Amino acid sequence: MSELPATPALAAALLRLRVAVDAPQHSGIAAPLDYLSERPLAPGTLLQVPLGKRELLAIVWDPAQEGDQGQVLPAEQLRQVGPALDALPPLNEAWRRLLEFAAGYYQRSIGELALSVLPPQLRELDGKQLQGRLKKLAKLRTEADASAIEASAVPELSVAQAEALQRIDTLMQTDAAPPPLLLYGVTGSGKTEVYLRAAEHALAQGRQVLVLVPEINLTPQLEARFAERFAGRHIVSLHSGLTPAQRLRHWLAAHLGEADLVLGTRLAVFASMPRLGLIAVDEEHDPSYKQQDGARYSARDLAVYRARLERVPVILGSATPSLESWQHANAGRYQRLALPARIGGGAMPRVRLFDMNSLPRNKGVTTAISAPLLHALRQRVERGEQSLVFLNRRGYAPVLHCGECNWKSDCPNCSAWRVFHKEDRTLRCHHCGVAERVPRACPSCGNLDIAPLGRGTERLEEQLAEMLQGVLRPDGGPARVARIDADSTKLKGSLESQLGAVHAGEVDVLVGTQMVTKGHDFRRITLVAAVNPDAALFSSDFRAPERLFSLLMQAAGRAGRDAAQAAQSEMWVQTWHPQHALYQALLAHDFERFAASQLAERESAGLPPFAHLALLRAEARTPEVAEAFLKAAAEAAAGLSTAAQLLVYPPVPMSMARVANVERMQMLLESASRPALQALLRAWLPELQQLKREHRGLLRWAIDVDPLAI
DNA sequence: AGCACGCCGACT
DNA sequence: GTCGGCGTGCTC
Repeated sequence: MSELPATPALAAALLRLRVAVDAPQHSGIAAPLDYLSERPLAPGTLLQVPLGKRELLAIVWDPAQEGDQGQVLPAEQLRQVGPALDALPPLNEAWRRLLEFAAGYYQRSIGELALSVLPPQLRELDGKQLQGRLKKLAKLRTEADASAIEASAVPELSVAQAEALQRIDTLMQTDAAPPPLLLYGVTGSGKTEVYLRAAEHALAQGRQVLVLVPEINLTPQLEARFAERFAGRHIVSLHSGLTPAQRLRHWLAAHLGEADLVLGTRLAVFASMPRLGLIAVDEEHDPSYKQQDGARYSARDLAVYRARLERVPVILGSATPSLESWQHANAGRYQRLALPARIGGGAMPRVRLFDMNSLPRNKGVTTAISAPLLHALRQRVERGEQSLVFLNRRGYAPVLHCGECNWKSDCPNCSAWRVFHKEDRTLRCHHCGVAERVPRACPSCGNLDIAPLGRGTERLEEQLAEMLQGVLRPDGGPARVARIDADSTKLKGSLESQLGAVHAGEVDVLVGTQMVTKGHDFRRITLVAAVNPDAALFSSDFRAPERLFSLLMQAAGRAGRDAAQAAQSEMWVQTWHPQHALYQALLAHDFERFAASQLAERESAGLPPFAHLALLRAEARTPEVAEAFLKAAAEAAAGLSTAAQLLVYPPVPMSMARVANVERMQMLLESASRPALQALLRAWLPELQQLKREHRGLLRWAIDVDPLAI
């Protein structure tokens, strides 16, 4: 099957097919390849093809168009396709257009992207095995129908919710592509209810609904909420935490049109859904929607593109929208729907800024918890209420330090400190993973007196337990402090069990990283404290303030969701810069003011959303090699046609310049015109492939379109 | 990416 | 003599 056709006459008798194969970008195979087939195969059909010495899973792509460039090989030089998986319906036109756009926009080959978003297990199945899976799936389906349960009661809508829904309904009726909807409402204002109702309407019209969430952690609870409302409907999840068999099963259910609702993380934006009728992107501002390796796509942006392509409504929901989406709404390209109040009359917690400058400075060591905050924590424990202390840094201390010779626990492989983890007495690098037992004495001078510098959640938990010793709950028991972060939840199911303990009231003071600020609904928390958030104010990352504001708003949203307690709930922020505009806006819960000031800064600095960015990154054993490659790349770019509309900055080391002994440099490209930037990247890519060959010692290069950080 | 081919050092 | 080191280059 995979041999070359024996004669030119035979070759001429076969059909020519374009096939997208899974070849990585640096292979130089960007476009689909030509093969021969004895019978016609519809575009979107999965099949095996020979490539070199291998047999790969690939996808029949659309025939070449008139204007397509690239040389056409004579039929005698083409190989024949292998067996097709034609038990599976072909991936439809809309899906192919989505992939074609995404591959082009993020500068990857179609096949590479397409195969990376299909369930990995498809690669291992032949036609017969696939038929078996499909049969099993059909059987499961009939069993599920028999066990339908009663749907839960539907709550009444607030005026704002009803109005939002009315607008969505109108958009669902129209035939043209509706504008994206920006659903803007604080935590607890009932955004999820709007998704549920909009989904209900789409389902009633016989359509499928796609709901995206930023993190795997958030899928189970959202799934539970949808399952409760839509009993009897077929709901599946799609994320990388599924077993290969589950992922295939769920994907097939979506692709065959059997699943009514698909809930998932960013990769679910590529789910094949033949009856798609609505897309919702929850917490649309969340950075997790941007893929950080391989094809660096933004699932939120692709959701918007997909909705336009399929002429279905897309709802972007957030209490703190991304400045990109906010600006689109300002310009009238997105329709803004505001949910101004919390459901049930609950108020947002009162924000209090605690000025750290007012503390006596002569102690030399600053305390993590100021006396007034400690007092507030004490009071909550004594009243039987819960508190959340938020510190976005895990481990015991970020660095270990020798007071004698000034040694610090740097990582031998990275330009970063190794973090002191007291629990297992290790020094661990959070970037390359290298771990080592904590030395007894300074490795440099032998001094025994080495001390942790700064603090992470582990140390904060320890200090809080100490500070709250002797404080009693109303039932006479001692105060209980617990911690939730990436270290405490490494084991499967441990996040759920720890959250369960908090919900059950078995914890009085919860210490956590941003992990606990996302989505989890803690009914009894009346105090949220951010202990040391200032670092982001002075970060070189232009999006750091936006992220901090959203994180603090989200953390504040953890408090007072129970209306009975809302009146007395508070958010404390300990800061050295209480006058900073970010904190002043937070004080007033005023996202709009914050967004306006940030947008003004971005505009004057020529940053997104007023300019479009792309990064070229290079990795090598030495910074010189990486830099030389980038400089050559800049020269090549200058010679290309759209270069005039483009600004190419000099190469600089990445903020984490060395990871695992690899030196990393990057170069920023900026343009006011997205098409000009896109055109340049397209023309640049072949030149970069050539340059890679000329620059010995260059390990890898990559393009990041619309990077999150520069 | 795989998987060839290719051209130089220490082993049965 | 040849086993294998990983540099270089190709895959319709």
